[in-house]
Amino acid sequence: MKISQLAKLTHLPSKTIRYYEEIGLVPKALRNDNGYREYRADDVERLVFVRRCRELQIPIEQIKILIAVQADKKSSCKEVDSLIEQQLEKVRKTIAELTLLEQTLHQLATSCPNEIVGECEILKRLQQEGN
Amino acid sequence: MKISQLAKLTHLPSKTIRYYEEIGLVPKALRNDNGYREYRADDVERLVFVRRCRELQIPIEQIKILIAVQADKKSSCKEVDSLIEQQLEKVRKTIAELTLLEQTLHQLATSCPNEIVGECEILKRLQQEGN
DNA sequence: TATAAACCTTACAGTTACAGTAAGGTCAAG
DNA sequence: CTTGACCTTACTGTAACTGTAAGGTTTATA
Repeated sequence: MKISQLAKLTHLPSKTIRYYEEIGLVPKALRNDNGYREYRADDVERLVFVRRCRELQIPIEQIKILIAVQADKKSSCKEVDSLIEQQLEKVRKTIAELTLLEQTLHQLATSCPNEIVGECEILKRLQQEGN
Repeated sequence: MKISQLAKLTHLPSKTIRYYEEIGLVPKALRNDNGYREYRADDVERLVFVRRCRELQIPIEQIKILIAVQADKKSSCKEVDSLIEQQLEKVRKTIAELTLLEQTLHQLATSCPNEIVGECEILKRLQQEGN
């Protein structure tokens, strides 16, 4: 199949598939006579795996590691576990930070009863030192 | 004062201060004879304002708007309000997305009782289509 | 006084994961 | 035979910086 077909099956833009090839996240595609990339069923699997990982916000460099580990079926999956665990921690930390941010923004949003910029409490608060 | 002093007072790296000048977020600094940038007290205020906005993850382009609005003390602060409101919405949306992500990652993290990659439930799940 | 440390300057490259655009080749349908 | 839908590469742009190189200045010390 050609790249746009693969794109449809994987729900990834063709552009992104070429990009993944360029950076070595997936192997170089075979080419047919006209120079077009030619794909098979296992290319779909590989790219769906990548897409799922990206949806989990796993960085591309880490996906490379996952693919490498996967290649050796007998190796321990400790590395997989810890990678997912790290990702989970990262997400939790970000949520915590954003939750604080949300509170600050909410306080700010409800702080100004005035009409003109010269009196605006929001702007005043943004000018204060704080930490 | 020189740039490193300003950096200390604003808690911003000198590098970042130069960058803000370069992109026109803050006005070009005066220079003294040796070509060094020379700053005053109001440069501190301006940059603290910028830093506070960035801590709230307000994009630089929006900070430019805030600074422009601020310049006209008699103008309505509706724009300020709505900008903060938008930022709050953005943060809330991101939190919601990350919360879903957290659940998925948590399920994944606790899904594999096996030892070897060939049997790893995590990897299996990552290969499934899903949506 | 020599020199080394600690500043300052500009300019360019690197980061992350793509998306946009240009310029051009290929293929099937009408 | 040409139009439209594909395909190709290559280069640029995104956001908000950070790192590095190469060099000038100032200040402290030996």
